[in-house]
Order: sequence, then C-alpha cells, then structure tokens
Amino acid sequence: MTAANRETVNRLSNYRKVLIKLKSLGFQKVFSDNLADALGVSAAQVRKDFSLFGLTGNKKGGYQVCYLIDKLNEILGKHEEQRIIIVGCGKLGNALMGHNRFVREGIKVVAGFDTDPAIIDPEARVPIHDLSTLPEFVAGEHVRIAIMTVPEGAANHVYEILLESDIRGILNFTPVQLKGNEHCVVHNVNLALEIENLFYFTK
Amino acid sequence: MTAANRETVNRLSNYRKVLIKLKSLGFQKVFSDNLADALGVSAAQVRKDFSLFGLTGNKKGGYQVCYLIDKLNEILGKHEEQRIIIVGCGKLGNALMGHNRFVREGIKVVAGFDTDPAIIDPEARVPIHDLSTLPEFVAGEHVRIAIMTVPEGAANHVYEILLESDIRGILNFTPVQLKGNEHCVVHNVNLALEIENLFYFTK
DNA sequence: TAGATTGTTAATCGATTAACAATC
DNA sequence: TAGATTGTTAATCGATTAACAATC
Repeated sequence: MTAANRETVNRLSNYRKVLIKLKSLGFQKVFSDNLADALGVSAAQVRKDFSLFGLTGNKKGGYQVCYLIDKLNEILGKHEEQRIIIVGCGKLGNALMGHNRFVREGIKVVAGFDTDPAIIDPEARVPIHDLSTLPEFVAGEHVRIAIMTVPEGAANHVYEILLESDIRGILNFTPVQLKGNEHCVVHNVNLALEIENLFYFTK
Repeated sequence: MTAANRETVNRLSNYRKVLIKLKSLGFQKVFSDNLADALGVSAAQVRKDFSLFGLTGNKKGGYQVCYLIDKLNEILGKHEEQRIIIVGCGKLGNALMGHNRFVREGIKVVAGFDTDPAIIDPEARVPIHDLSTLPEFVAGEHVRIAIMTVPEGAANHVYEILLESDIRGILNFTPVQLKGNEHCVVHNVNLALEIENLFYFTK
C-alpha cells in the first residue's frame, strides 16, 4: 500500500468541504463521479483515495454523505478544535492571527510569540508572549502546530527553539527553506517564489 | 523533451538564490554536486534541470557562477522589476502590500484594489484604487500578475473581473479553488488547508 | 595521463488512470 | 434481470535517479 502523501490529504480536505456543502443542500448520497467533477479529478482517483483510507460505499448506491464526513473528520482531526500558535507577530503574523477563515475551519490561534517588548501583550484577545516562554507554553497547552512568520534573519534561531519544543509541525513563511526531521514536519510557503513562478509561466 | 513544471521552476529560483550567495562569497565556479547539497536534491537532478534549459558547464570544470546567474535571471524574468497588484486590501492584503521580502526580490506592488470607500486611497505610498478601475489600470501599466486576498464570497466575482482584464497570472489566497485557463495561470494558496494537512501528518 | 565532472540515456519509482470483475 | 457503480488490479504516465560515455 502506498502511504498517503500531501496531495492525497489535500484532496481529502477538499472532499470534506464539498461533502459539507452537499449535506447542507440536503444530499444524502454521492457518487465518486460527482466528487470527481467537483474537484476536477478523475472518478478513479476518488475511489482510490477512499479505498486507501478504508472509506467504503455501496456498489450501485454510491457513498453516504454523512458517513464520509464523519470519517473524514476523524482522519483529519476535525472532531476537535485545532489549536496553533504564531511565532513572529509582524505584519504578516498579525494578519494571520485574525484570519477569519481559520475560525470558520475550526482552527484557533491560541497565542502569538515575539521578542519585541513593544509588541508583547499577554492581555490581548489573542495574547502575545515573549519568545522565551514558548517551550513552556507549548508543553502546558499541548499545542503542536506553529506558523513561522519571523524575519529571514531570525528563521534559523527560531527554528531551533521550535525543534526543541513540543511543536510537531511548522508552516514556514520565511524564505529560508527548512527541512524538517522525524519529529517535526515543515511545510514551506515561499511567497516571493510563488510570484516568481507565476512570472515564468506567464511569459 | 518534458516541459518544465512548477517544481522545476521552483528549483531554478532556488539555484539562483544559492548562486547569488556563492557569488557574494567570491565563488567563480560551482559543481552540480554543490548545488545539489545546498538544495537537498540529487546532482543528477541539477544537471537534468540545467540541461532542460540549455545551461551548460564544462566537463571537469563545473559551471560558471556568473553565467548561471545571468541565464537564470533571463529565464525567470529577473532582469527587470516584477510589478504586481493586490486585489483585496484587508488584513492579509495589507500585510502583503508592505512585504519586505518582495522588495528584496525585485517584486514591486504597484497598487492595491478594493471596493470599500474607507480603504481606497489613491494618494497612499502604494495607492489603493476602486476595483472598477482595475482593467484600465492593468492595461495602462502593463501589469500581468495579481494577488487575490478578497473574502471568500467575493472570490468568483473578482476572478471574473481579473479574467476579463490583461492579468495573466493569479496567486489566489481565497479558499475557493480556482482552475485557471489558457490565458490565465492560477496558483492557489489555501492556508487553512495547509494547517489541516500539518495536523494530519503530525498525528 | 589519470581523475573528475558533465550531459544524456536507460532504469526506477510512484502516482494517476483505465479497465473490469464483483455486485447491488 | 439489466444497468450502474464500487473496489481493485494492471497499464500508463511523468518525474527522478542511476549509470556511463564523452571529455576536459
């Protein structure tokens, strides 16, 4: 069995989103063909994905919408609130702290961290703490995912702090490409790279 | 010949970045092996990538750093300033408007667009214009790349406006997955999806 | 020359797709 | 039953890697 990769899991998230929409419209069952159209993938891909995660349907009868949603919630950890922290509370970090979409998707930013005393504010609605208190906070609050929005120069230092903490996954917005290791997964989002890439493909 | 895909172009950007660093350190030549190590890919991949774009080296002598930088600048369109606009100047759009990294990478945000009169300010350092003036502005200023940071509900409407304008590439931050067409490339950056993905892989 | 590196061809790997038996 | 859909196996496709001849 091939293990689920990042793209597969992204498709699961997208199936879930479509299914929730379908449920709200009163649909009770759905065919692989319908989901395929909604996502722009093949029906075989949908069935393959479901098969990989043990999501079963009925020959001829398709899949039960509620069943799929429930199973996907479980697989994606959507039964409970997903709590994250944001390290680096500059412009970008701040924007993400109030990101409405996170709230709607059940993702809660429980705290921000920074080193600038002018920014630190433990009394704010989303408290901003000193970076030095991060390991303790993460351990105490059982947070395992962090967004990194620090300046390029601080990237490696902050990364080390995160690796030594209980953080298990990082969404890295710095241009420094971080590798991750067996304890900590890193996804790099390099905005300048994305723009550069678009320029290439529109030439 | 297989055409260059997104990942290949991303690697080109990363080679370029490493090469600029090497040049500043006084290096004049580099081997595929060195670049491979720097990026965490195989040396064969480096040579294959270069071969695909006609970047040549010398058997035994490696590649000339300056030559590679120059060629990559040309391929990636880095000889001139890369001008973009930002559509939707809420928290996230605003943060990206002042993104220092863009400046350092030669990417210039020439204007923002919004529909909220309270936000519109044509006199600001980066002017924010009314959305209705976008097609005219884009045509007059020859801008071809746009970042979309509008609310989910406005995504499809704004997308249509962009498709009818001279915009050729879009970096889409709304959760609505846009497909793109033969005239316009779309890269979707779905932050909530990225977070969800991290939660899956850290279970 | 001997040793090392490029550039390319062939092999491998993994993901997607096509096909179809099972079956409702 | 006949028709339609799942679930899985085999085929395809594309990207990465290994191997090596060419050659500096």
